[in-house]
Amino acid sequence: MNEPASRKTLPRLDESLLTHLPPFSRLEKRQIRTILDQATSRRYDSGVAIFEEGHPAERFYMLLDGYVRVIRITPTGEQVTALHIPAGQLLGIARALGRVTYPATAMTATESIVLSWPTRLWDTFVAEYDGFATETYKTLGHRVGEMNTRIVELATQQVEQRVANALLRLINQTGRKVEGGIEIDFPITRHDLSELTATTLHTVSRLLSGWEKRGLVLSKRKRITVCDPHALVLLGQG
Amino acid sequence: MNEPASRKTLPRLDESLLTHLPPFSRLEKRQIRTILDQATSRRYDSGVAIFEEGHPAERFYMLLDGYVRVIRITPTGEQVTALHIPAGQLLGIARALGRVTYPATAMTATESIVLSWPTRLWDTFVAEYDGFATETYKTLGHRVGEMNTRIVELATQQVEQRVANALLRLINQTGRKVEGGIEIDFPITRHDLSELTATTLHTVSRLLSGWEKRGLVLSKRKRITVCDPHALVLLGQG
DNA sequence: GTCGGAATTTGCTCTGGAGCAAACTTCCGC
DNA sequence: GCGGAAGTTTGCTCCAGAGCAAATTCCGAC
Repeated sequence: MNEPASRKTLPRLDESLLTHLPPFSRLEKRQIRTILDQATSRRYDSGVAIFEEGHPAERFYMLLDGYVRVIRITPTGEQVTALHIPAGQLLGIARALGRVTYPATAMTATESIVLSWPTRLWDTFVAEYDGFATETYKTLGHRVGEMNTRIVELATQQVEQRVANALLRLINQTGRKVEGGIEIDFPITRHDLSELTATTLHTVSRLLSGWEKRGLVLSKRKRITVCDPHALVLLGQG
Repeated sequence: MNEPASRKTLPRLDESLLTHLPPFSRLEKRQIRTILDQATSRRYDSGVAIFEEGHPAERFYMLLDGYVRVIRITPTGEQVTALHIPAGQLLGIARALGRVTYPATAMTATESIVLSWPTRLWDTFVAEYDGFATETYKTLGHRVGEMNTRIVELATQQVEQRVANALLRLINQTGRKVEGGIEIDFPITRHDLSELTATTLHTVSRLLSGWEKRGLVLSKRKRITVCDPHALVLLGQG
């Protein structure tokens, strides 16, 4: 807990953390240094809120490592996952959309490392760093596209297709090759998956069991491996 | 049809068209003049596409009058309405999100008047006109919020609630007071409403019939009047 | 190891709302 | 005024998937 000699290097973050990430990729080392010096770094346990819907958007964040679910809670207390955010993306950028409160809650799905800056710096970043705005809006555009897709899925597809597609998206974003297939590399329960696809954990469980019998997936507690992605793609299209 | 003396004023658009609209509201008359001179004005019939999903985003648009539905078409040919856009808003602003193609199709729901500019001017507008970017991102933020709400609705609510909420949103955006209630001031069919709420026209029809018997709404062909908004609000919450 | 809680599986029932079919109504063009 | 097309209503059937209940398995804490 104590750093004998090099105490000052402990909190000092390395520039290489950011250089390859889209919103910062075009910046000079010196600029990144400045940005990092203004940042607060923090580790979150799995399953805790980084920020909450409706609260004033005081900070914006960069997910360095881990995985975050953006969720909304309905009046009746159900959770709906609106979006998944993988490491390397900004989140909580309410300011970019002219909002003063967070429109949703961000919840870690794994242990996560997050940088953050006070929202008042947002405008500075946009003004001073070339490409910063463009790149973040590109990410945003991507998210809007995802949300659109999700609306279409919810509106037209059957549960089986939705779950298949959700799995495919998850392995695309966070798949890790293991023998026998591609594994989702963070713990995910049937219940999580049901919130992602707007169904019940029972139905998800039944589907997975069925697929496992057919050799499409392999699932243990909190862990899912896709063995035959192609077959899932077919299922996903109905 | 012919302008005897003042022919040259015919195609000339009046500055007042834009002065009160958010993205332009902070601009000087001279600037608005320039913007208008670069614009193409066009009238669309009801039910035609202004631009289509996947096509290169060559222009961006301002809906001056009318009403537009932003739709997506599924592989199986069904239409899903993702968003409704009322007069006074920009649309087709793919550029703002770093996209080179339109992410969805925009279809007029009524006869509409639309201004448009070549996409290459987008960056100019953002750079030159103070507040333009901020204001458009605010609109965008609003739309993201709406999409989020829609996802939650689709994921958790029953059809009756969704239809009730859709109606309420429509009268909020485009309601016109008439005796006996508030009327949606553009023609909308049961089928349109079913695409908006991800159900079938049959179910919508049954619901409306039921509500009409209870005195909540009044509906004719392509026309719906809400008589008791409060009761609908209650229905909408389940 | 053993205990307890969390996650998962599975069976059974019940229903919202889709799907299909058919009649009816309204409107528009000739 | 007379078709015919577009929009609407209504009845009936059927099933995907929710809801409930219970058993089982897994895992971490002690």
